[in-house]
Order: sequence, then C-alpha cells, then structure tokens
Amino acid sequence: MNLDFTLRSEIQKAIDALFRQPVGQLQIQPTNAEFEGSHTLVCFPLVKISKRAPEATATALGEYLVANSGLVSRFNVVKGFLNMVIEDRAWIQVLQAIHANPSFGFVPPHGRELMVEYSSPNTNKPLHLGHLRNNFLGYSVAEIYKALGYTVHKVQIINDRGIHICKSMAAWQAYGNGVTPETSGLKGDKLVGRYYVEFDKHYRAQVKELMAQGVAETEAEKQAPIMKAAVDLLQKWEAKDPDVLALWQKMNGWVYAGFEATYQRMGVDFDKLYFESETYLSGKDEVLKGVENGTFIKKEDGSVWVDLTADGLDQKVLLRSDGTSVYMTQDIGTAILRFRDFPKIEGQVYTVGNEQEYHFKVLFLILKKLGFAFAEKCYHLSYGMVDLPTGKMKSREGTVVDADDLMEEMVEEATQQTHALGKVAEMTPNEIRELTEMIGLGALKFFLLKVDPQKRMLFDPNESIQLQGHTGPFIQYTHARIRSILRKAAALGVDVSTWEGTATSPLEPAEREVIFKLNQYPQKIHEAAREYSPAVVANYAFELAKGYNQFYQTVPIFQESDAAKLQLRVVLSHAVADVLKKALRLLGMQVPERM
RNA sequence: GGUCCGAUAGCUCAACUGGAUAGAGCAGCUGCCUUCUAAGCAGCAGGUUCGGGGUUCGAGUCCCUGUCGGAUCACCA
Repeated sequence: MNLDFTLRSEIQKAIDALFRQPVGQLQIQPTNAEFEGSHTLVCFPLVKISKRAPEATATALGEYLVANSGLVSRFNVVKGFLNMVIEDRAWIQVLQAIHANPSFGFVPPHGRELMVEYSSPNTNKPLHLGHLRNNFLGYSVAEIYKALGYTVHKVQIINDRGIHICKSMAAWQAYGNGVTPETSGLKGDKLVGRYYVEFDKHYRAQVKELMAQGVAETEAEKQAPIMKAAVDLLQKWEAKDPDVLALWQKMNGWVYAGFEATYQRMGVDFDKLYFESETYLSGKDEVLKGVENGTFIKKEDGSVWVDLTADGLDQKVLLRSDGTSVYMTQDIGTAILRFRDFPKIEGQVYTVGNEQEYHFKVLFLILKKLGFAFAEKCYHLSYGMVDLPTGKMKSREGTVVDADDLMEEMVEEATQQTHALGKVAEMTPNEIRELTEMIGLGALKFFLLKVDPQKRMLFDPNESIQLQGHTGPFIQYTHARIRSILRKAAALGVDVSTWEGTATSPLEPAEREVIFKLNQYPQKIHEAAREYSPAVVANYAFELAKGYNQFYQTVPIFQESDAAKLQLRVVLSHAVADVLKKALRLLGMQVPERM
C-alpha cells in the first residue's frame, strides 16, 4: 500500500466531512523526534476553512481520523501541528508491499527519452578531481532518470581538435624521440599530457630568449619555433594532410585508451561519443539560416551576431568576420545534431562546471530563438568547483589532483583499513582486491556526490579518505552486515519469501522508524531527479543505513522467541539491504556481501 | 561596473522548498564487543544560520539593503 497517498486521502475525507470546503495541497511532514507519531499535518493553513483556532482544527481532525480512518491509532496536538500515530497494521502492510515488489522504487519504462552529457574532456589533459565530480554527477543523474523509466543516452563531446591539440603534437615531434605508451610504460593520456606541458615549457623559454634578443613580446610569441610548428600542424590538419592526420589519430588513440582505463575504474560509460573534429563545422548552416530569417545580424565586416540585450544579456558573436565558427556556433550545431540523432529525446542535460552558466543561458536562448522547441527542455547541470585546502587546482602550478592517482590512493587506504581491522582472514587475495576497490571508490563517489551539486566543495585529502561516519563505506558496511544476518537466517531456516505480513504488534519504535525510511525511497528518487541532485539519494541512503544501525543495536533478531517477530525483522533487514543496494547503484556504487 | 552563485557548530555538509527547540559526520570528552560484523551504537559539549531592516500566525528559507568569497560579461575553448 502507499501509506502517504492513503493518509492524504483519509485526511482529505476528514476535511470534507468536517469543514465541507475544498482545500489546497496538504502539508504533511515527518514528526519531530520529541513528539509521539510519525506523520504531522500542519494545520495553520486550514484555519481559513475550519474557522477555528489551529489547535481546535487539529484536534477535530485527529478525532475524526482515529474514529473513521482505520489508519491513525492515536494523535497529539502541539500548537497547530497534528501529530499522528499510524496503526502498526498499516506499517506492516507498507513493509509487505515493499517486500513483495522486487522493483520497489523503479518506474516501468514509459518510452520517454533523455540525453545526459558529461565528462567531455580535453584530450591534452589527463582527467582530474573536477572530472571525477563531473562524471559521477552525470552518470548518477542518468541512472536516476533510468530508474524513473526514461531511456537515457549518455554522451560526451571530446575536444579533439584545434591549436591546443597541435601543441602537444608539435612538442611530441620535437622532443618525443618517437616515444609511445608502450615504450614509456605511461598511460596514453598521461604521455600526451606530458607533451602538452612540454610545449608550454619550451614555448616560454623560446619567447624569453627571443625577447632577450630584442624581439617584442607579441612578436616573440608568434615567432617561437615551437609555436610556429603548432600553427603549421593546425593548417595542415585543416588541409587534411595525411601525415598530420595520421599523427593526430595516433596520439588521440593513445589518449582514448588512457581515458577508457580511467572511465572503467570509475565505473562510468557512454552510449555515444561526439567528436568536435566531426561537429565543429556543423553550426554554421544554422547560423546562416538565422541570418536569412532575421534572427541574427550580419555586420559590415561579415561577422554574425545575436542581440540578446532585450533578454538582459549581451550581444554575442556567432561567426567571425572571416566566416569561421566560434565555440557557441559549434554548440548550436551539436545540440541540433543530437536531436536529429535521437529524435525521441525530449531534452538534454549538460553536466558542465558553473563557470559556463552564462554560456548555456545564451545557448538555450539562441536555440529557442531559432525555433527549436527542445530548447525548453535543455538543462545545464551546473556544479561548483572542487577546491583544495591549498586553493584552486591549477595545472601550471602542479596542484592538480589526478583522477587515477586519487582513485589509487583511496583504494590503498581502504586496503590498509581492511587489514588493520582484521577483516581479511577468510578472504582470498582476489576477494580483498575486489572489496577494497569497492570501498575505496565508494568512499570517493559518496564524498563527491553527497554535496549539493551547485555548491563548490572542499577536498581535503586527509579528511576525504575517511571510511567512517557520513561516508560511502558506512552504508556499504551496513549492507554487508545485513547480508551476514540474512545468511544466518537462511541457515536457521527463516525464509523471507514465506512471510505473509502477519501482524506482530506492537512494533518496536526502531522497526517503525526503519519502515518509515524505507517508505520514503520512491519519493526521494523523484526529488533527486527533479533537482538533478544525486545528493538527495546519497543523504537518503545514509539516513536509512543509520536508522537500520539503530534498530540493529537496540532490537535483537535471533534472540527473539516469537517466530513471527523474528521473521518480520529478517524481512525488514532484507528490505533495507535491497533498498541500500539500489540507492547506491544510482550513485554508481557497489555493495559488498561482507566487509 | 552589470549579471549569476555561495555564506549555517572549530572543520565538512544537511534541513522535505515558509513550519515546531536548526540536524548529521569529523575533530574533543564519556560509556558499550565471551550474545546477529564495533567500518557500529548511546551520551556530553559545541549556533546571534554573515550584519541590518521588512513581509506573517511562523523566516536559515521570501523581499530590500549592506559585507565577504567565487564565477562570468572575448571575433578563447
């Protein structure tokens, strides 16, 4: 049964019977811990139709509900708050419904489709901490919408062309001596990233040297041999020079292999990749169409602009005076291309840092002006930067936290802890590896996802490698603990599948509390989806685990002599393990059988 | 300068979108493992929710104003 729905309709009936007037949305909230009850109706808004004081309104409703609903066993009134105690029978029905429904929390597929973009790295730079937040967020939002029955297409756009790519190519040609990932033993993305840094180093040195010879700075920047080499490569690339294309493909191939390894360890994946090299020309036609129909303005020098001043924004260039595209042009083209590739998607979610908020505001507005209805359904999933205790991450200053390194550190920490706690006695090395991988990455994912996306957050390496308290491993541990109980139950012949919801009242308060939390799961997923916030799911899972642990410490299971009560507790445990597993799955986290 | 975002316990974060005495975790202090996994539980302590006005039965939440942090406003991507 759906307790909230039923309670709501019972209250509605009570209001109809007592006050005979329609009322808007009822305000029901969890009861504060200090009062008896689980659900609280806020009665202040009702005084208009009850024509009574808040206390009297609440009391009248409470009495009616106890007498007529069969759902409310007792109530108390504090000021205008009606605190209701739900019948144990109803709680058991709730548990029964959850227990009987293997897909509790999931909405059956309904055919609606959505696209989620995330990651979208630059091929010159290995993935770092910021990408981890980005990837975990995007992946999780995709999973959350899938749970709600959507078909979700996970995509990324790879920034694989342009002068910056040519920089690492030029540096590799000049200083690489033919080094490859194989000969160097380096991951491909790290190798290419190294030559991007190399470029910068030599470039600065060359500029400095030229300036020492008396060349002006701007001129020196153009004349530096390494820069000339990079520009030359870009021109050849655009002219489709076979040698340059081959080099470009080779080095990009290294990067993709490196990224793929990182994605695999992160546990994220994509259904389709978009490459900027294939899409960067595609927005131009749309912009030219926009010029024809008067949406955009062409200036005398040939550049094309959109005027958004009426919408409170600025003017924005869409085509340079030489007719070439800018970033915005490409994004227009890519957005339209994607809706052509996936005609059924109703919207796109762009997981991109909040420094691009203005960009996306403009992009969506332009798409709207071009007459695309889907513009309304585009959403910029904007997230705050991840700060370090030392301040901002800056690649030039070497303060970037590398994704691979960080994952490795987390797993190492998990391994140490696991050994220190003496958990490894009965495990094979393989099992230990699997477990510590789960814990290390779980800790990392939970850490990055538990914070509201739009807030910037602090990553303190020392504190972030916590495996206790408000962490992923805490929840994973709770799951493992329950699995252990279920194994014991099975050994004792307690079968959860035969449970028929036999009433065993009175329920323990901790049991009610856990059922109450379990019951919240579906609405939490909806809330998370509505707000594009995996943090809602993360914090819910934590609370459920915490509630279960309280139950676990206060209510014995196998010491219980009443077989029906014992069975209920095992069923309850089973349901919690199941929901924890599902909820963590939405965060991209796995859950161990023992730890 | 314009626009947008943020500010909550020593630290990291919550607060069901306007509800009751603002909650967790970490750090600190006290207890609980011959009984289902102590990566746990119970407790103590910790707050002028950045300041000042306002709106109302009720404000961390909404409005105005100020302060402090950040982002953004390129014929860069």
